[in-house]
Order: sequence, then C-alpha cells, then structure tokens
Amino acid sequence: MKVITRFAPSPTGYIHIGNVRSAIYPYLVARQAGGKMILRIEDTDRARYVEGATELIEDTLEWLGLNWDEGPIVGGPNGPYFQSERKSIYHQWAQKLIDSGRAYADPTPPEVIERYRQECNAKKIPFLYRNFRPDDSPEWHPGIPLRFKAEPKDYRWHDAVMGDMHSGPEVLDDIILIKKDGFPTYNFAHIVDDAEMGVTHVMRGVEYLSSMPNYLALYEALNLQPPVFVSLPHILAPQGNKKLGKRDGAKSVTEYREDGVLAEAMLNYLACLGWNDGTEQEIYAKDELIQNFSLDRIQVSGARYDEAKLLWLNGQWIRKIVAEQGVEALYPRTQNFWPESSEGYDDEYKLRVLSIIYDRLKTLSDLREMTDYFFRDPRIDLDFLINNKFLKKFSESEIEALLKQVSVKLAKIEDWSSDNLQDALNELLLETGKKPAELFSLIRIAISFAPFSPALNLTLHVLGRETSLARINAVAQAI
RNA sequence: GGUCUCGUAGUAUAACGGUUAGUACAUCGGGUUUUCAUCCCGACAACGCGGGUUCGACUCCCGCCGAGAUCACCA
Repeated sequence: MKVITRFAPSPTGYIHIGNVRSAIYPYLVARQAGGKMILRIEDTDRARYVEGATELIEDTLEWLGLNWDEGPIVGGPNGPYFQSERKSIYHQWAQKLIDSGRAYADPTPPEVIERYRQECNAKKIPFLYRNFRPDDSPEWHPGIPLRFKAEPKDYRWHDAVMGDMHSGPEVLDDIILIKKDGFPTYNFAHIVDDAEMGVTHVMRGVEYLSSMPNYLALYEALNLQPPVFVSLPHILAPQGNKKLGKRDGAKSVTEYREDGVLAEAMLNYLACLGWNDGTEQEIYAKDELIQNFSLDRIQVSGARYDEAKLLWLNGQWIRKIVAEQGVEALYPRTQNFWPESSEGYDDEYKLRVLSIIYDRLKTLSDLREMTDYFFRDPRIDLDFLINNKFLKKFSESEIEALLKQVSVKLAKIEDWSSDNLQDALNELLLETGKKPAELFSLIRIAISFAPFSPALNLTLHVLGRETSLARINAVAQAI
C-alpha cells in the first residue's frame, strides 16, 4: 500500500518551531517510502482564522524544502484541501451516522451544558456528556450541534511512538461532530478527510493521544480502517517544563529565517530533536534524513528546545556549504544580510569579503555587524586603540611611529597579494622587534576599529592597497 | 480530581542483565604568529527515590516522588 502522510495545520498565523516538526516527520516518512505527503489546511474555526496565514505556512514549507504532493497550489485528486470548502462532504458523512443511529442533534444550550459540567466538578466526578444525553432529540439540521452517540467500551491500539495503548470505557463520550455554525469539529473533520484522502499515517502531537478512544469509536461507526497512529512528543521550552510556545520567547520559523538561519540547519536541528538514528552523526542533509529516518526511533519523552545547538548547527552548515560547494554557493543566500553601507559595492567585492569572514558567522545576519568596515571607513576611536590590552603599554608617540613604519613598509609592496602581505608583516615583526600580538593588533584596529576581524593579511588584501594605507595614515595623523 | 504518558550530565541523546555509562551542544582550561571564529587537545558533569527478582541491575517487576498531556460547539 502506498504511504500517504499529511501535514494539517490551522491557519492561525504563527508557525513556531514545534509546529514545523510535525511537518518534517510526515515529509520524511512519505519520501522514504516513495509515497505522498498532503498539505491540508484546517480552517474550520473561523474565529481564529488569520489572513495570510496559509501563505505563511506554504512559504515556510517551501523554504525548508518540504514540498507536498497534494494540497493548496499544487492541487490533487482529493481536493479541496481547505476544510472550509468541504462542508458538504462532512455533512454527507454525518448523515451516515445519523442514519445508523450513531449521531443525534443536540439542542441543549451551552449554558446548560456548562451547568452540568460544574455539577460534576463539584462532585469531583468526571463530566461525561453521554450521561446527560437528551431524550427529546429533534431531527438534525444545520444550526444545531450534532453529537456522536458513544458506546462505552475498551479500546486497544498501537501507536508507532508510544507503543501498545489501551483505555477503558470511561473515556468515551458524545463528542460534537458538527458545530452550530455548520462547520465540523477537528475531531470529526480530520477523520473524514484522512479517509477520503487515503492517509495511511496520522502523525500529530501527543496532545491528541487522550482523544484516541473517541477517534477509534468514530472509525468503527464509520466503518473505516484506522490508519497508523504516530504521536509526536512535544518540544519543551528552554526553561520550565512547559510545551514550547510563543510566551517562552520561542521565535517563529520566519524570525529565524530573517535572522539568517539556514533552512538546512533548521531542518537538521528539528529532525534530530527527539529523534536519532543510533549513530553519532550530528549533521544530516535532507537526503540523509530521508534515508535514515525511522518512526521507532522517535523519542517518547518531550525534548527541550536548545537555541545554542541550533546556532552551532547553523555555523556548521555555513561551513559545510562553503567546503563542499564553495563560497559562491553561500553568497546568493546572503543577499538580505549585508549592512546598509555595502550598497553600491559589486558582487565580486562582497564575495571576497564573504570568503574571508564566513568562517566566523553563526547566522547570516552576523554579516551586518561584522563587515561594516569593509564598506566604509570606520570612525577613528583612539581610546579603543590605546586601551587595547596589548597596546596599553605603548606611548602615543611610539604608536604613531609604528604606524608610520608600517605604512612605509606596506607601501613598498608591489603586488598586493595576501602572501606578499604576510611576508611584509613578518618582516615588520623582525624590524620592529614587537610581538605579533602587539604589532598585529595595532594594524588590525587601525584599519577596522572592530572588536574582531579575519586574519590580518586577508583583511588588508580585500580592503585593497589604497584604502588600507589611507586608514593607517589617517590614524597616525589623528594621534 | 479522572484517564493516559514520561524520568541517563545544564541540554539533546547512545548503550547494555556484568562498560572506566559513549557522543554532541553549553561551560571551563590549553594549543594553532593579533582579536573574534574555525579547527585540535583536555576538564567538569548523569542513570529521580525506595523496595524486590538476580551471582550481578541504569537496564526486568512493584511502590513512591517528580514532570507532562487531556477532560471545549479549539485544533
């Protein structure tokens, strides 16, 4: 049987880290099996619907490289893929249940239901609607909620992550199938959709685990073969023991993207948060994930989100891309991350800057802070220079003299290559009798006034002869 | 409160009825002619607690403790 998985988000606007992971695993399962992944938009709650949220979901999946085979944009034989457009389908399936006596219209006003609930809470007994089932149920028509008629019994089932599960009759209840507004609830809609779309693996967060008996009852009443169930444990917030959420400062995927986290790193990190293949490999490309993924190695307990590891992985990926494909492959991705001062500089120059700085990037947005002095003369800050821990010991006149000596020496270089520059710098060490830490710090600061920069000869080389000498002379004069 | 689930260093995890309990991130220290970073070397650091079963348990069983999920006309 062909494997069909799905990612079925609600368009509520904000895609946090935890949500994406429940898109990654279905994707990996589908690709590994040569099956299909469906994207379905669960927009039956009109109150929570956010304009543009669907596009955000599509955009995020595309960015991560998680392409879907059926769904919005690409279409497919089982559409529509928006639940809001499938109302008549749900009503047809609901009719089956009404006909077989497994569903009934419930005219009970919400206030009354709330009272029942409170009564039970007061008595400290579980609130089960089936015990309050009205006996004067009218004929169902849109405008009245439709409830499932539960038949309490034991259920046993298997969850690919959690293992063998069982429950007693006490958890079965008359859940709402169709809401007053005519839209189905998630509980009903997802079962109908999965059946119609041929979904073989239902992968979702563990929060649905406790609803499983009710779903099983529904599959039974509808005469459906249940799919494979896969409960994905939560991703926990860095602090506390709560599920990761907006309040924990958890950034959305979009924010990480805007901060210059690579899609490869994001995918790698999230796939390996709560899953491993048993080896000690840390860096996985998408293809490797597809190849090595297995449901039975998904962790059972929740995993804590660790941004530091994400950023480490991102650095690894930046270097991996350069090592395997060259800086040219990394460069196109840096487009939105250069400082404003870089405007007007051509790609060739920026590429050269990138080639000496990429090694230090944790995220691409670090470029903004780290490369400014390549594009405009830094503000001369003599305090910064004089208070440097290696330069403190020198008097201002000594510094001035050294800078002049450096300037004269470098000016003699005919071919401004990084090798020649290194030779000249080495000769200067001998000629001045200074330690590398002293001489190089001095030059480095004079040309950049930055807290750190790439190797001195490379920086000088990229900056060019004219700019380098001008900056050194300017500092010598300013002292 | 009912039901269900989970429990290896700060974090993510590996392994196994018998190991010095492995790896990575983080932290700290050292090295690679300056800084920052990379890279390399090193250090710190864990089987929640208590009972069993067993020659032997982190591993199997029970209890406790701790944590989480769920109990909506939200998904």
